[in-house]
Amino acid sequence: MTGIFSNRCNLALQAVLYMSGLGEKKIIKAKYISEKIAIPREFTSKVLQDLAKAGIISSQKGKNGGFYIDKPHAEIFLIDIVKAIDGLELFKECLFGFPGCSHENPCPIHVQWGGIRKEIFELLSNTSILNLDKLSDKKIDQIVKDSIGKFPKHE
Amino acid sequence: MTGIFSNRCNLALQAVLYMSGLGEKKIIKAKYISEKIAIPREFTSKVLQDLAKAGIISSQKGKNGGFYIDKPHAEIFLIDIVKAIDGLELFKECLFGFPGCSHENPCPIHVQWGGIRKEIFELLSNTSILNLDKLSDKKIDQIVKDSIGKFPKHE
DNA sequence: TTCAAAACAGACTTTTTTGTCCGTTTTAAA
DNA sequence: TTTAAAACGGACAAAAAAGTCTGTTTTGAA
Repeated sequence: MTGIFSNRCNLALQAVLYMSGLGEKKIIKAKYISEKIAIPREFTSKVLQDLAKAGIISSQKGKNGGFYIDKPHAEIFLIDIVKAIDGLELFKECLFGFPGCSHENPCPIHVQWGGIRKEIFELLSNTSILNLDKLSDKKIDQIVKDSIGKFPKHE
Repeated sequence: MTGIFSNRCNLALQAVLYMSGLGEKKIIKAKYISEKIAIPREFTSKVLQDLAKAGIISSQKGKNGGFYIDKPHAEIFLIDIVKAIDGLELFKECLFGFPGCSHENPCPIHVQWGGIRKEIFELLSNTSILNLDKLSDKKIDQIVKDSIGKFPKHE
């Protein structure tokens, strides 16, 4: 993990992003997503299952089963995905890691960091995967394509 | 680690913050800092040594030795400390973790995230430990005091 | 010159996170 | 009714991060 989220969380965001580009309620297998995003299949399965448990996506067992998005895309926000995988602690933490840092007893950078943290939270809270579709302009495929080979390889 | 930085990095920030509140070039032992910040002594030593290697603080070996800040406080920026311990990868990463994300081939949230990332970078780059002294207003002691017991215990 | 106390160096252990495997259940189709 | 292919569940393994220990070097003071 080098970014702001864990690997699991990045994968979850990428997978839902990919699924949102498909037809509404289209069932897709974890295997295909893993190939598309170039991430090991078992790992993809686990994360998708976590998302399904959290009610963000839905799943269909058995032959021809898979995962699909049941909710309207306008109702799935990035913050929901982050919350389900990494939790929301990131948005409560002091920049210096002082457990005792609070509004009443702030660290020297409490106010400035609080402002930025709020911006991140609001960006994630206001951005639905429908918004992202509009923004993406069919660039998603290209990004993933360019990313292949830089992810750990599977099978 | 639950925040944006690693534990080591948080400790480094806290330790330098504490040192900056002491008299200019005052030598202090890792042991005292570890007690002040309520962090295990060996761990504190290691991180302070890393900071010394990076040239952010200085050290004096032997009896009555310890660590001290040799540079003017106005020349030590938070970003220097972060760079020495965690590196700067955080400020290059795509929010979704796409390795192929770039200016030419952006992910759907590239521009928005880039803006926030830049804000964080500039906050850290523009804030010296001298600036923090002014901001802190002697609240540091109180914060650390409130934090004690929430850190892992030592000895 | 000896001693005590500090940084320093590097190996080691523990814990956490990440990722994998294996067997079970479910379901549609042959 | 059988079979194949999917999600599912939980144990397991590997890797990374966090933290500890042991011994060495350095240095001021007794």
